[in-house]
Amino acid sequence: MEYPFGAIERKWQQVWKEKKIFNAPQKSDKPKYYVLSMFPYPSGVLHIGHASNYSIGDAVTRLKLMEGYSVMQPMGYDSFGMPAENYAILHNSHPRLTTEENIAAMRIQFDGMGFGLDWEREVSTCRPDYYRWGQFIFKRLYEKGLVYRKKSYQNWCEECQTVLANEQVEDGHCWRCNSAVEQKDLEQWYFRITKYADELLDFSKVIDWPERVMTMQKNWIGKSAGAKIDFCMEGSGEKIPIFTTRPDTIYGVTFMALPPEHPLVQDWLAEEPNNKALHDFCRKVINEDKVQRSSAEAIKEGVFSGRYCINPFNGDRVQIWITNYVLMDYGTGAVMAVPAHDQRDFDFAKKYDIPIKIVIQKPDNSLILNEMLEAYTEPGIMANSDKFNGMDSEPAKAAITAWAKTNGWGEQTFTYRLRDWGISRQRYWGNPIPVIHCPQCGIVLVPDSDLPVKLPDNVQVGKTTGNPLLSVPEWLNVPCPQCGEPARRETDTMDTFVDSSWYYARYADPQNPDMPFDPELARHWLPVDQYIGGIEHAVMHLMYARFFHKFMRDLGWVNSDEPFARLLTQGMVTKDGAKMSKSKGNTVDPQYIIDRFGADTLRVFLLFASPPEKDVEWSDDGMMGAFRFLNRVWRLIDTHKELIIQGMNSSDSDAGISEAISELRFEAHHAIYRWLEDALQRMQYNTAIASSMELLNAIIKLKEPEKLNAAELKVYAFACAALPKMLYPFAPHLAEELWQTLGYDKLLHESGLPVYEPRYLIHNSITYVVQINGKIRGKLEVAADTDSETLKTMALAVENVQRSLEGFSVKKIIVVPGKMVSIVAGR
RNA sequence: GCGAAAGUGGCGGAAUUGGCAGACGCGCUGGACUUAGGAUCCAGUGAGGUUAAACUCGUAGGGGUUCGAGUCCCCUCUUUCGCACCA
Repeated sequence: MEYPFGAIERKWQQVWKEKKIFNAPQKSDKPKYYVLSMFPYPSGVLHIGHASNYSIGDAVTRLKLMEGYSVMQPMGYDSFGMPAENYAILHNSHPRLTTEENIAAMRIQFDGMGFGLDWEREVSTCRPDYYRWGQFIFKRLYEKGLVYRKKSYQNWCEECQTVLANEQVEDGHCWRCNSAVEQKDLEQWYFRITKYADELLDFSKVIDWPERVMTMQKNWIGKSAGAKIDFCMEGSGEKIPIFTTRPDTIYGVTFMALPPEHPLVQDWLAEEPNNKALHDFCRKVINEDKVQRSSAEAIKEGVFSGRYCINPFNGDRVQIWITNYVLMDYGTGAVMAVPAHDQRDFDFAKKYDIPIKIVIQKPDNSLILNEMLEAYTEPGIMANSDKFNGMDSEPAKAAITAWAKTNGWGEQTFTYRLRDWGISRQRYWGNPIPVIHCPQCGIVLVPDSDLPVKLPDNVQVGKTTGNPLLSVPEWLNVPCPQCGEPARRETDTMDTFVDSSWYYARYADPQNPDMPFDPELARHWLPVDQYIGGIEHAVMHLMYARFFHKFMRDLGWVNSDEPFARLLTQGMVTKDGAKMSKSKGNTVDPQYIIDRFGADTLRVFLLFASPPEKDVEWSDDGMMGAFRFLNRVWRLIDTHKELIIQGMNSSDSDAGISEAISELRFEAHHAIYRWLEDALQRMQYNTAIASSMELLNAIIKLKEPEKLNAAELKVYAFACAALPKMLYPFAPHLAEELWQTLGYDKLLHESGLPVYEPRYLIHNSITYVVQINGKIRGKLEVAADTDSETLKTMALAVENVQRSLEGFSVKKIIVVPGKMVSIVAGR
């Protein structure tokens, strides 16, 4: 017979709701613990990934409550974004309506899973009372010089009709719709995240983050040390600053490489309107899409500009080439090319017959110019480099940089791969940028008192090309806040990653009508103690949020350096070895599982299948295993409840306890010990659940508990009563039901962690393994306090040991206390 | 190409510091029971070997350190992930 999971789950969800036990108090005597799982996009349906993800957060929440913390586990919705807009276009509806419907539907499913969420703190990024404060923060960023506007070539997704940040382009394709990204010259808003590059590289203030995520962010920021050196144009003397990580190769420069976008090149194009070759090449390269142009396989091409610059170190005349392999937005946008020691420059020089000059020799002096098939990029001995000849190339880097500094040619510098964050999106369903363009005053920020700039409802989504906001004249046309003359609103909306960069802080004070949040409340709750989410956010969301946090700290709004002290990147749920997706037809509907087997079964299966950070392969059989386990627990306690209650009221006594009960006592205390270790210390819920299964098996092994004496019954009751507590973080409904069945008044979250007694973890006899040369040859059952001399004698006396030692002599005996006797034997 | 992580039964996975490899679950085999259920209970289950033992082999492959290695070191292979003209 199946246990009545449906009634039990409904009952306890109701009790938790009525008693508001998951509504975190703003003030508490207890220490705070802030558990946060990344908020979902409100698709309207809970999928198995949500169930898995949030089961982890809920386990943390309930464990920390049992441990005595004042726990906050809020939830909300990342509700702006293109899916809602696209859905509305398709179904001829409005994103606001569909989004709110979806939120309502998801809320029901979250509650059906029994998650202990503080719904009084719910935020939804598409609501004016939230996005108002995003606009407010935008203005503060602007005032601090961290927002600017720039015209440049942008990643453009034709499918989504919007630009994308560099982080949102994956392999040349849109991270969302996977269509090819093009280049478009547009004027866009940027956040100056690069100002925080060095601080973002520093992870010393986080408590526990996966190494992998930190490495990914470090690689993304890509700091490299080098030198900035000024070359000068022959004739005009105009400076061309270059950045190089190889100042040691400066005497080997044989040409200069510039991209078509370089300002000097733009000047030359204007000066030489009839230079067809130059114009054609530049136009071709600029229009080429970024994927092709920046792929490693792209063929290097260029044209000679007919101009020269001077290498300050040796006065060499250096040809200036315009090429397709130099990027305008990295370093200074100009490269000193050293074909002998850089593969790209080598390829280019070979193709266009540009001289090659060796300035780093191999230690064995074997590098010969005419025999080189590729660039020599390793360190070596300086050659053809004037006063630096003979030096090792590594120390020469600093020496050469210092020499440049002395002569005023350049200095040491750092360059980053990280670019500023382009936040403009040409879409309707996002947070409007609070700016007005005035023909007289230029860019004017909307006054704080006029915030929020509300999204107009009466747009014709999808009916126009371009940004739908352009089609609402009464919204678009406003008087300038400064001069009162007619002006126009900015129609770009913010990247939704802006909305999710500070939501964790809003939860601390979600209804504040006067500011994003009260700094005092933020200081109480932040940082998030445990953050949980997918690895796909390793770079984007997690880096943006760190940037915002550091900015908010600089404003004095928060007093921590990092938003998320501990980070857990949970695995995904797969089926048939692949990520679940509708197109593959390998999805599992969590609602069906909940209806048929209960939310507790689903939760236990998902947590038991593997450790939280690893993927879970869905298995119907495995899920049935979880269901059977919960049924066995329920049956055990429901069948023996009177007996257990009777046992709990018996008095404790060591006397008159059978061997089997003594063993059960050990098993129970040992299981609790392991459970605490795994669940609390290591967040390894699969083995924590395994301990509770072991305890259940140990209890069930004992038949006819009604025949136990009072002292034995006490032990039996202790073991049984430990089960609900051990199950609470994973199967909370069943746990509460059983706890109540056993006559307890308090709910489990206020009943404390299960407790073991160290004295019951010690057996009075210990099994020693006897090894000969590393192979097990026997076992010894001895009293725990047996000394090692006795152990040696006993080990040698074991029959099988004696047989194995025939023809050998004992060289040495090692005793590992409590574990083994290791005999070293030889002929 | 560069960087990182991982590789354990038929499967998911355990093994806290080098100390009985395979906990727990699934699956499978045999049995009991039956209100035939997506039951329940009992026993078994790494491979070889044996009536049963003994014993041998076994944590991707090869070498090493050690009384003792899944765990530490070196090499190779495979897989996954990230980055990839970044000067």
